Amino acid sequence: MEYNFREIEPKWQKYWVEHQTYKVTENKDKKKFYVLNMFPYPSGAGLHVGHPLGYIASDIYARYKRLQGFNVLNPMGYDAYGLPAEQYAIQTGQHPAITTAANINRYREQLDKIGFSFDWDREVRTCDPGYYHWTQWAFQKMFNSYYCNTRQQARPIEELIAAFQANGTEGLDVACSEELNFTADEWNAMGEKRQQETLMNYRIAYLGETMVNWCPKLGTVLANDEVVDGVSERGGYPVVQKKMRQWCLRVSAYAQRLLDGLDTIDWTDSLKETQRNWIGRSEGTEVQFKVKDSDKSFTIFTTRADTMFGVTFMVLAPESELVAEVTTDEQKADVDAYLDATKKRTERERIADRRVTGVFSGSYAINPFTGEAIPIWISDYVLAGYGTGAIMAVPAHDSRDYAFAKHFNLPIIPLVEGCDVSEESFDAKEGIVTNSPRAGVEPYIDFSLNGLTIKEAIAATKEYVKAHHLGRVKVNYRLRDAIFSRQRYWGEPFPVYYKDGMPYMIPEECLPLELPEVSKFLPTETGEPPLGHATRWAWDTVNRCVVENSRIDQKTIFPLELNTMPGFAGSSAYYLRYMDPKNDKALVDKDIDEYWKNVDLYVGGTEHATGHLIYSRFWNKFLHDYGYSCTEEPFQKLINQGMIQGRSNFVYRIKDTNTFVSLNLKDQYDTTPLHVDVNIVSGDVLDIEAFRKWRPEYENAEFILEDGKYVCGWAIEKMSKSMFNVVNPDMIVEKFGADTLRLYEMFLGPVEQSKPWDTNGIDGCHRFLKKFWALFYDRSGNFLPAEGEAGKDALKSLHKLIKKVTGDIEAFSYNTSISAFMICVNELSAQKCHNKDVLRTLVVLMAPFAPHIAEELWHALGEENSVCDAEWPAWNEEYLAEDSMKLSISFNGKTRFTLDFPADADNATIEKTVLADEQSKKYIEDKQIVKVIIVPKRIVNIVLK
RNA sequence: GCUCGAAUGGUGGAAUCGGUAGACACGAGGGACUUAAAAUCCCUUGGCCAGUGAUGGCUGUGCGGGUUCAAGUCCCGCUUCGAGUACCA
Repeated sequence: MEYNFREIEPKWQKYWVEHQTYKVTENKDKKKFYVLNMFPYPSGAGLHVGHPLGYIASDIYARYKRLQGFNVLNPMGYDAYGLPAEQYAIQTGQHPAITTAANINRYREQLDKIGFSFDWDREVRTCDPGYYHWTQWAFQKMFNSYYCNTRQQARPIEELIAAFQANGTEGLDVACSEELNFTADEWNAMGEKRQQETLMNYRIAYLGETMVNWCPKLGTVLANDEVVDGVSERGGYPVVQKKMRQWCLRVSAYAQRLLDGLDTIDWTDSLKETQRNWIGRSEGTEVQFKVKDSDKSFTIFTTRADTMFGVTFMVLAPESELVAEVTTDEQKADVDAYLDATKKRTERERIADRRVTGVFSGSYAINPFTGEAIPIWISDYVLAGYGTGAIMAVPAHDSRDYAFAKHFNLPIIPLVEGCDVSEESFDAKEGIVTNSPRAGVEPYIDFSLNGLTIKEAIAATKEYVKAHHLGRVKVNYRLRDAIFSRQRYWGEPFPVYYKDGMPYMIPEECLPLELPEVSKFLPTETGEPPLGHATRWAWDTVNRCVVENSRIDQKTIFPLELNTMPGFAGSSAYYLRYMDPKNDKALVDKDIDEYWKNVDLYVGGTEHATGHLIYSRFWNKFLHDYGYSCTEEPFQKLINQGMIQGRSNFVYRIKDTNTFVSLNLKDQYDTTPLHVDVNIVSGDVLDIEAFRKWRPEYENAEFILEDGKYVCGWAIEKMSKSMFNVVNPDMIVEKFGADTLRLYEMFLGPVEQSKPWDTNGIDGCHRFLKKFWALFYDRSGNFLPAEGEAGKDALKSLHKLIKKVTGDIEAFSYNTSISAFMICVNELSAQKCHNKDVLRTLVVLMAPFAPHIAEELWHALGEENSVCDAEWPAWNEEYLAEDSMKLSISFNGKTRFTLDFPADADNATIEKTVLADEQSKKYIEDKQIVKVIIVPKRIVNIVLK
């Protein structure tokens, strides 16, 4: 009987649905295991073969864990809010909810054909009010919280208010946008509005005036990770810097915990490194510089405190507030001109064209270590957003300062013994310090760094600065707060209303605040975001949720927040929602969260390294501070699946004709390569008839063939519609079956590796399944498995396989386990083994990889229940033991003699046995063998004198 | 520039702790079955050399050194490619 996957696969897919095979409930008697895929954005193009790669890998693991007796949570859902649906809506008027739902249905259809073990009862969609209820709820929690540095956790804002009332800012160590100082009396004297404004400085979700990445074409702001090379990630439109009032999340407060947490989780080193770079911790010193002939002073941040004696000028960022304070009247015109010029340059131009620019402010600062007056300059190579927006410049040991000094002819003082700074700066942090202070110069303070190593000098300077109150030791992070407002329609609305220009939260019992219908998906005439069209919604909401509390200013025109939340809002806590997706009282029930805890295995692409994977960790830590999530880290182990690239095919048309020439003959003609649909090419051979039908203009195409075939050229490119190289999983399923697709996607290579899709090798996997089938049924349909004693060879093949596959699954090395299956099935076929027990075990081993065929054969073997509930077998080392090993002693290319040894022989046995043998004894003496080196089960080397 | 990763036959890729390099699969070549095709099965397949042959020898994991009885694997110095990040002081 033939292996008929077209009949088998739908049959068992239906069976699994009917028997709710994949439904999972909290079962305290069983150990839990949580497997998760990054949920997809349902795009209009549907799934291509690259998408299921990670899903298959995690499904294999989920099924394997289940067979091992774990209670496995393996959910799936949709990241349904997103820009493409909104862009499509703007162009066509089609409501994003409709296109999104249609796309989801298509995704589901495609996913269902591949035989995943998802518990679809737990599906979530981020655009579902029942879901975004908890996104809004978390936002409100963040608004009502501040971050306490002393306790290293988020706390209710009421505690902070109480502290202000009692002691003002005295003794507080809390995360804030700006260091403020006020007394309890001052706090209490502030009006409601002033107090609210002050609190904004501390809230974890806060409104801030920030420089944002504004994309005029998309009409919205973008997060840093949504901007690539100065253009938007989606669409590739230009992005400019703009100051706007935006909702922000104080992710920076969690910088240290985000960094420390990396040491506790099992992610790849490269991904952890990417996050470490993104967080950008830098330990340094803040030092105060007084402005000469003035009572003003300012603070700079440096990681090179050892270079205090080499400062030859100071630089302020153009946006710094200090600029106005230090600019002298004579220099004012020049400075203003410079500021104007910088403002006109976009971030992109600044990066593209790195000219040295700057202007002298007219003022001088006093170096607290040398007493020298040093000029204060203004330049855009100093960033306002990092450190204090001001630096001390040490041109001898910083390449940027060096370029600036050379350009403006400022002095350069080398501070490391033997370094040459005539051509470039000496940036390395190694060497012995000199010129600190300089010889022959009257010391200004009683402090010298000369003779110390740079490391020692940094430490010594830190001590000095602390002791003399010149500044403090400071840790800076590159990680910035996340901008949380988007001027779009298709996203979660903010549950926020405004009174007297200040935001207030809509009462929790009114959540979710649902996204309204709008007449247009574009901004309003007055430049408000699209929600500005929903005036009715705004007033209804206010009437329903706010007016009865008489907290609203009736004169406000748009009393509600009109921005929506960004893409990462909905994806930040979805793994918690899967645990308890239908709960309308809480994000997740506490007991349920205690059971599932966190994700044991998370599978997804690296492209989220600095976006979702940072935001989600932050969001979880925030919830953890309040006990809503019981673990500090959400994703214990992370596997990054590689990208599947496309393999495009080309045909070669002879110029100005409709004649196509085969690949290896094309050099004889003047040809143009054209992309051809890979679905009408098989093994690089073109299906000529299909090609003629493909497009009307090719109907009468002529061909110049080689060996009677038309051979196409190929190239590896991104998988995309325009290159006709998109391979659709349902086409593969149709042709070879889901089990073949699953095996083949895994067989292509390591899951983590990016690789081109190449359908050429798929036959091998399909052939393997047929051979596997042939162990059970012969050609005439006789069922072969029989009771009886399994042969020794069969048991050895089987147990070798159990051991190999178990180890490989744990290591996510699925390609090698499939190889092992192929070897085992070949061996069993060669042995003509049809032993029922052996085959039953083999079916269980196959179940995670090829569930349909496994289920079919499992039932054929007379089993009642699903193979999903079988038990993963253990291997027995006894069957694996080698009987003996051979020691062959050969010399001059001739094997002199061979001896057998037990497989567990060690050096001593070998020596004894060899010596006991007369022939060997003689030989050993003749050849003067001094050593035989063996490793377990193998003799490796014979050492001659 | 900095950080991380990679490089193995015609191709995708194996090689767990330093222990027979090239498993497994594709492709290619040869053969069996068949009127024929498909399907299936068997043999060969890193390179070079010797032998009628079983077989044997040499060489071989990007390049150059080193450690070791033994190196794809460890160490030092390069080359190339990929990923991330970048006036972060």
